[in-house]
Amino acid sequence: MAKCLINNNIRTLRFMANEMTQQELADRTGVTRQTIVAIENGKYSPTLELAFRISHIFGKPLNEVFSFQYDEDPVLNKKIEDKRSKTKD
Amino acid sequence: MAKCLINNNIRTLRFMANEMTQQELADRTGVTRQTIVAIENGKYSPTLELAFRISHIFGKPLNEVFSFQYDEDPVLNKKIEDKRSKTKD
DNA sequence: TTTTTATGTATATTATTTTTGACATTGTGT
DNA sequence: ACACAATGTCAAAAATAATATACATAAAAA
Repeated sequence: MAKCLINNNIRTLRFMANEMTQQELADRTGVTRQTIVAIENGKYSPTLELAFRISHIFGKPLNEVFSFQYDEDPVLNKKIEDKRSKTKD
Repeated sequence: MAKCLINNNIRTLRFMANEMTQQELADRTGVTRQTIVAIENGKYSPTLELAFRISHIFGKPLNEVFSFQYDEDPVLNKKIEDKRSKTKD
């Protein structure tokens, strides 16, 4: 899968939540602190499950914690469209 | 991380979207059909990125495609609460 | 009947996420 | 100056997601 553009405001939300530490967020979501650091700093995309857990801790819907920038790939899209018009109905 | 309870209605959404096939959803999200099958049947939790991509295809917010059942673990929660009350303020 | 098309399954391999343990830095308190 | 808490980083290992290839079945189409 393509490298991605996922943003998050975990850092902001932690401080708004009585300055919750990375360690406490890690404990409450059941992962290690290193995992929280990596996600907070956008090193990689978490599993959907972990994303849900984190959002739940802050009492926010997932899309208010994480956002994804959809960069449309025109080449790929054309390929798909071609294939679709050939095979459909 | 604990085994999880993530539900999805991809199958329903595919059929509502002019009976989109698993193959087409795979092509449009940039993964293989096997990945779509596995996720549709709850074999494992997708990455957040893939979850966003799938939701985007159906034009739905992520939480309308995937839902997570939070099974509170009272033992873990007590442990966290104890730790919190000792270390905080 | 024969041939596609869509779906599900199995197994092995690759890629990515997560863990573990360790160490550096910065700021705060004693 | 010393301890301590919070954050960041690094590298190796473990766990899990995703790919690749192949095969089976049922249903629709030819």
